[in-house]
Amino acid sequence: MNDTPTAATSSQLPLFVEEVALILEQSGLNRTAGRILGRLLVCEPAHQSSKELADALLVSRASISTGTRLLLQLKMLRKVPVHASRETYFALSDTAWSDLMQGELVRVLRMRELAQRGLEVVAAEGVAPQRMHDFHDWFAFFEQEFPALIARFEAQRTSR
Amino acid sequence: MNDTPTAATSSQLPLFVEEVALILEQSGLNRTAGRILGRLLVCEPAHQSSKELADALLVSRASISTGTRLLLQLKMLRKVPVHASRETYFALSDTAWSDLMQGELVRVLRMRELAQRGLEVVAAEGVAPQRMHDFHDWFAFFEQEFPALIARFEAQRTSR
DNA sequence: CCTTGTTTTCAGTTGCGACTGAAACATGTT
DNA sequence: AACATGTTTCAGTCGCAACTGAAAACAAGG
Repeated sequence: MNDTPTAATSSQLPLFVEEVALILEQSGLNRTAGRILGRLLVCEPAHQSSKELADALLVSRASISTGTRLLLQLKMLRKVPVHASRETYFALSDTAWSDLMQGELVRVLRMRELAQRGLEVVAAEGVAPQRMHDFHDWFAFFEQEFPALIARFEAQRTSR
Repeated sequence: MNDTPTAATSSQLPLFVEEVALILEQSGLNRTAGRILGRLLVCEPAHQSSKELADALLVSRASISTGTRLLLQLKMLRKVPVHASRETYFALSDTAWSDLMQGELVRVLRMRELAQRGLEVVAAEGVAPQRMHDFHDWFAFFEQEFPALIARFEAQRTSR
């Protein structure tokens, strides 16, 4: 129930949690979702109920509900079965970061599609500027290479 | 001065510009900055003055000023010298997308640093949970591999 | 089928970032 | 020096996303 098995050092954990949230915010998650992830990185035990999260993060249960729904949708959270408890317990999914990367990939893909349409649009108007090709090629490249990169990490991880 | 060298087809360009802005917004740029980039992808000629941008995008010059400042800072825009004109002309930098990717890399780096601190923090409290290691390893991997990926694209581009 | 405990939904509020017009500033022209 | 033209800064407004408490919905047990 406590975070500090040792002594009562004024914990660095809340700061860490907050910083995780801040960076993840730039990846499209909202603040509360980021905080939940941060909290689930450092809490003991690894699984926490809505109430525990709300108490630790000082936000309403409504926010926790919204945040967990989003994160479950993104597959970054999983529900943990706990015997004889009514509450729902959440923990980091073991594919959490992989799924976050998948989200980036989707954005890259959207961008490549858009670039493709862009090429068509400008072509229809009689020009095919180099800059549009550059734009397209960047995202086409990443769309192709990114999954391989993710796979490479997964492979090296399991082999360790 | 006109975008449609051919006929007066109700142009798809504004829609394209808007969609570019929408996606780039998720990469940390604000809406106007995204619109400027989108516009500079499709405009003819490739360089545009503040006024032209403001007119095309229907935003105030103040916004254009803010947006261009940001984009210049990110190196995604360059100022184009135009003989005998007082106005400042902007065009896409030819390293625009590379620089956007650099920005992503910075975020990855921040995350890796944070993960490292996270490991220290939890270690100081007597535990070293697997999930924190996973977190760290993901971003350490990307921090290492991402620059190589960018370089690879640059290489294949110039060789084409 | 009522009670108790938990989660979700909803309506209302709030805080913040983005946009604007106007003023200040810079620079070149007559 | 006065003016004309272009850009940046600033103070105020506005819209939107996120958060909240309260109510509704749901689940499980007695």
